[in-house]
Amino acid sequence: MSAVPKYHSEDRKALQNILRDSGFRSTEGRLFLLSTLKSAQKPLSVETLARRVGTRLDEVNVYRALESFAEAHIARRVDLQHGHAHYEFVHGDDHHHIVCTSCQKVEDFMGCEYEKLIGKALKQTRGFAKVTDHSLELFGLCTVCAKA
Amino acid sequence: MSAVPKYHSEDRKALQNILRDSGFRSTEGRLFLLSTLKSAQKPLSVETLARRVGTRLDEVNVYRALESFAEAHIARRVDLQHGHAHYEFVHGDDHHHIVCTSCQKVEDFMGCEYEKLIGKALKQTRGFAKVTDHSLELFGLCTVCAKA
DNA sequence: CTACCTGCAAACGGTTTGCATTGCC
DNA sequence: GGCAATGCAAACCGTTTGCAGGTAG
Repeated sequence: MSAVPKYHSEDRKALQNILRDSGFRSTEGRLFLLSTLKSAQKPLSVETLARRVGTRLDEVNVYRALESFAEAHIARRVDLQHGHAHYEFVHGDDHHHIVCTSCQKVEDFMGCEYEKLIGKALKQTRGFAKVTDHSLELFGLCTVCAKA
Repeated sequence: MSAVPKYHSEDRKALQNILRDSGFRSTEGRLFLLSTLKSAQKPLSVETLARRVGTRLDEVNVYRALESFAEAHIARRVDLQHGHAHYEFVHGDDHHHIVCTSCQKVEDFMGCEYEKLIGKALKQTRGFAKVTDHSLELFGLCTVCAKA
């Protein structure tokens, strides 16, 4: 183990910089929350995040922090059609999610060719000037649930 | 005007058949709800639908009917990221929505090439057997809001 | 020192559930 | 006549808001 304090294998200073660069104060709760998001392999529900953050941050402030992170584009809200919000760290790649509707398993995939898509959409419609965001998720069955 | 009663320019009998073919009873409220959905040019919120349906069907039963319609694949739930559900009639084409984040204007577009997309996704992931559904919406500014 | 951040409590709004009654087939 | 559909009331649950006190920069 290094002598430098780590958060989910992330360097604390790197996380502090992300927060400060986005104009936020570096507090224990937000550091831990951001660290949890950054090291997660998939979008996490607010409930899960609040549970992992524990007493470092009240659930209400988990909501507030996540909203702030999303506005600052360091996190992104994802709709997995589970009736509640999920969030993921923004690593910079344009990936999307494939979700098992039976067990909720989630994996990423790339290649939505969104520039082509946007061009197509703008050509077909009359009243739109530009596209700033897009959502795309696939829903199906994972190999385990497909057999059952 | 024809002597045959119409619902939003739809033939009442055609609507009754849709309901019966899906295993539902043909009631005044559901007929009017389905008719409203079918003749709409865009996804409608539950609130809007309940308002148009008026006293023909209680809001609670608008929810119940819409859920049933979605299960029977005669309507589809759409997420326009407005914090509440929207529904649209299933006409059979695979269209998607482009939404103005400022004034909520919605238009359709086609051509997401979802078979190619699904092939790509299944190739990139390890644990998925098949895809049964997909969601795709674009968010941006309409020409009016872009100028403002 | 002074915004920003926080915890706690309470409100909020969309949606769901329970249950007795109605009415389609 | 039997079961789906309905109305009304109340619960539900994720999320937001208000406010007074705390803390990072």
